[in-house]
Amino acid sequence: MEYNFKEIESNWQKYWATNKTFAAKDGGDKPKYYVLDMFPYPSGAGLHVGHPLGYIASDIVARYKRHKGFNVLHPMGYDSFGLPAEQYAIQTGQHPKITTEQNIARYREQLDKIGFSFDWDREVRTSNPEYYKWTQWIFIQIFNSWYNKSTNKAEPIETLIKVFETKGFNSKLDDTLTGDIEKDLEPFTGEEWKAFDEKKKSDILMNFRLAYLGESFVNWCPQLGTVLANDEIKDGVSERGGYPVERKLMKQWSMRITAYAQRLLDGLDTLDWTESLKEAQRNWIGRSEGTSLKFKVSQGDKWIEVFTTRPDTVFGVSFVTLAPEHELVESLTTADNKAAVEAYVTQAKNRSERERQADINKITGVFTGSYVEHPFTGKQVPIWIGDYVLAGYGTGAVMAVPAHDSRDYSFAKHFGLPILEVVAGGDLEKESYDAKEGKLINSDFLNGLEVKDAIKKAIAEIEAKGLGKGKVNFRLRDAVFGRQRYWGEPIPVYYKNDIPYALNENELPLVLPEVDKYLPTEDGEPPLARAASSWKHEGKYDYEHSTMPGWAGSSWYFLRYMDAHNGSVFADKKLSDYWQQVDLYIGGSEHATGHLLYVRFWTKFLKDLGYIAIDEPAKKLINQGMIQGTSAYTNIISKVNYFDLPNEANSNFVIYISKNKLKEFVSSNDTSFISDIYKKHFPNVDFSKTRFEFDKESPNNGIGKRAVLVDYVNPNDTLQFDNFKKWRDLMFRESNLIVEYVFENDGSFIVDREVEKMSKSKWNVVTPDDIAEKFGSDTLRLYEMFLGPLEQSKPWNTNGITGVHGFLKKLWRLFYSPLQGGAQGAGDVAFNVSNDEPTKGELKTLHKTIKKITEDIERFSFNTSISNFMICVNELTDAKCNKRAILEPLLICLSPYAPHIAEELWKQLGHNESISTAAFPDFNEAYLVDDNVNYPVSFNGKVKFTLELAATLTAPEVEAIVRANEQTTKYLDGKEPKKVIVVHKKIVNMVM
RNA sequence: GCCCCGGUGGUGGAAUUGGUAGACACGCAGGACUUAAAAUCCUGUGUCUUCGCGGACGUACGGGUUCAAGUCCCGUCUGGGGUACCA
Repeated sequence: MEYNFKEIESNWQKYWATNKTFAAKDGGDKPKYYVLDMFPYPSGAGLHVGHPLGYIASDIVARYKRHKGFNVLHPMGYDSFGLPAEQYAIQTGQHPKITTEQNIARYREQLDKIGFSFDWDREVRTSNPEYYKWTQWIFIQIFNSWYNKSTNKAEPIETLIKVFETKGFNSKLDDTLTGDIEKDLEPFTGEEWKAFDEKKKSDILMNFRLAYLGESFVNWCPQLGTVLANDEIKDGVSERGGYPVERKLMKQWSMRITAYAQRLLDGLDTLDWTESLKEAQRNWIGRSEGTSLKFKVSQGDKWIEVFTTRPDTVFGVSFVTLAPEHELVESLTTADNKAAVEAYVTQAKNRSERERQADINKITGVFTGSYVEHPFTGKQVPIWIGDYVLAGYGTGAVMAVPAHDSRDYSFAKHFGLPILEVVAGGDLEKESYDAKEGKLINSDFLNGLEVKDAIKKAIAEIEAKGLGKGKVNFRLRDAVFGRQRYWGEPIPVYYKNDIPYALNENELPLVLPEVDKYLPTEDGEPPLARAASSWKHEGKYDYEHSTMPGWAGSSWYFLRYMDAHNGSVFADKKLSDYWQQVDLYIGGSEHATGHLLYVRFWTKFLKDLGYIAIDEPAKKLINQGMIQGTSAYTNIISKVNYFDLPNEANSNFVIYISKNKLKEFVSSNDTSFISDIYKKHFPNVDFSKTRFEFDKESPNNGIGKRAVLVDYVNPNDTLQFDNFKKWRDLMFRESNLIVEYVFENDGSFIVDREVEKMSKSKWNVVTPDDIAEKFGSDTLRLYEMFLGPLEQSKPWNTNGITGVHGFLKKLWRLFYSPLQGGAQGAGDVAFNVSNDEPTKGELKTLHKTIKKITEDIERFSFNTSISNFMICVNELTDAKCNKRAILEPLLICLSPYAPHIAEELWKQLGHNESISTAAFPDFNEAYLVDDNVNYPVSFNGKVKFTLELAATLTAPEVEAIVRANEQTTKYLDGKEPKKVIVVHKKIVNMVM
């Protein structure tokens, strides 16, 4: 029998599905192991070869752990709310639910074909009401909680109300407030609190709730009636449609993730994640230690508070800068400066964040006309406004020390403001000196101190004068939680008398209503407002009309897999106590700061309220590398300069021109091929006076490029021209153009290649389906792993695929090849496995392989394990080994990687149960011991020859033998070695 | 700018703790089987030099540490990713 992968693979896929081979059991004697892949969004394009990379790796681990005696949870589901489906719905009017279902079906089909060992009984979809009921439930818990700084955890809001009732509230210095929305709340007593009306109470509590309605800046696009993410904006206008975008303060639901900033930071130390990923999170959280410091405004009794990490440089302050959005801007502006300031503020406010970034070198600002007093010298310090100061960070105001901060430095240089040196060591003519090193000068009581000590002393002085307080600031912002979109979880809130109320648990799920269109209303309300007339709480009160963001459902899904169908709780505590953390989490690094922060935040929150026992969602995390596609581009010429072109030949054209021909024509400045084309198309026109020139004005001489569907490009970069032409004509309906092709002299057409991100728009997507069709899924699995280290990005090419496919065939022949008659292969061969005792050599091959494979899996080095399998099969083939005692353990080792062929051969060996139930073989060191050691002998570190010596020899004995060797004598050339180094069982080095 | 990860044959990559650089695979060249092809098998394949034995060079570049460096240290170049006026 030949290796018929098609039949084998579909049979075993059916077998696994029917027998629920990979269903996880909730409990039992075995230790548990939870392997999770990052939640996929089921896009319409289906899977390309990059997606399964991580799934194959996690599947190998899952299968391996089962062999090792673990109870493995390896689930899969879909993050099925999201923008692409909504966009498609807007264009076609089709309900996103339908497209989502179709996409999921396609995903599932592709996933099944690759033979993953998922427990499909636990599948979840975030867009199912049975699922988002619990997303809404968690939202309500967060809404009904506040962060208690003294216990350092989230607590029910009732405990805060109790505090208010008994002690009242002092002020923001009360230390009760958390997060960065630190509004100045009026103090009140317990009695006053009790007397407040419901609206007032609600407003006050909003400042404490972990899910709260707050004001934050967003990128608002009036024409689209929606808020845009930063990456939906290109060059200051919306990517879609090109409409203007403005920064707008909007009332929005937010999550007080900032309350958890310190814990999110500290928790990183307990995690086995890559250092780079942890570093990304640390940077994102952005903890900085410093102090607040108040400057008294010279006129009136106002104060400006700043945050600084460099209080040591306080004597170097030469001006104070406010963000354009700062609340004191208006009142501090003097009459003389009013017009200028107003103009500047209006313009700065309307620049999107992106725009401000784009003009990083353009320094803008304006003087208010007012001054503050320097807190220590009493000198007058001017107040400026500059958009390099961000309203959202710190206090929205900075004390500018141009000598020791590069941004202040550029600002000061640009506006001719003084630069006062207070830390010695820099060259202020050229640049600011930002380093936290050196001695303080020109700084009164700080003079002579090192920066570190000066910071401490300055804070102490500031605190003593009551001007501020040492504090910690975080870069992390609260997360905006509302989206002006349709296809997301409804936020379970309704409004009564302008007060937001959370739904009761028994009212969940709040089901997404049907709407006539998936667009915002005419007056800019979110799409859900279209349903408002009939969609009301108790038939009277409006629901919240924004929906949850994409990260809501994915912030807790790992818990739902533990108890996927529970209707009465998001996950039974008994089950979450059993499954605990994810032991291995695999996914792309693009989630480093988004998803992975939010899921950690929700996990900590749920732990605080006692719903789960763990503090971090995933113990170990691996980022898979990206698989890049190789795009193909044809050169086209669509613009040349022509002179004296007869009118009747005036026509637009596009010429596809092969790579080398183009080079040839351009380098020789030869445009005759263009006139040839004109002559061909207008045979009756006289072109004798016409002259063509490459367009030297345009960047590439008028030569452009067009992406080609890579399916029609041969490995040698030539086009399958007929296929390409058919596709091209379909894609670009350019019947009104002259379309021509210029080939190489040999008639071929050569394209340019480029390695870049795999994407539909670049026509370079490769789906796993073709590979699976041609070589089988086991080959696909092996090949994706064989490409290189999991974490490394690499371009997809199928050059080596015959190698791994050949390996599987070779493995098959160990079981099926007739031993007599050599290795010719062809013809009928029968299953032929012997029960003979294996030789010492065969046992060595096997155990060496077991050892290496075990080590490789444990360190997630899948590419090397495949090489090791190849070496093993090569050696067994050379030894003509068809012995059960060798092949059986080998199959178990291989089955995580190539499960179908392993199952099939396992069955042929006479087993009735799935190979996944077999125990992973242990290796026996005794088989690996060598009698001899091959010593490389080197002279001054350069290896000259090797010497095979008995392993039992001691180092001095080895040295004696090497010294006596005649080759040694030759290389020593009569000289006595200065030193001889013998590393036992490794190497000998003669130093001359 | 800052942070992170890389740079090894024609190609993907291996070398796990400093100890024979290039395992394994592709590609290429030659050969066997075949009417032919496919499939399969065998041999060779870092570069330069040599008829050959051999010799020299070689892990982006320049230094250093070491008996010994792809691996450790310093500097430079370069590719990729992340991030961004965060005070």
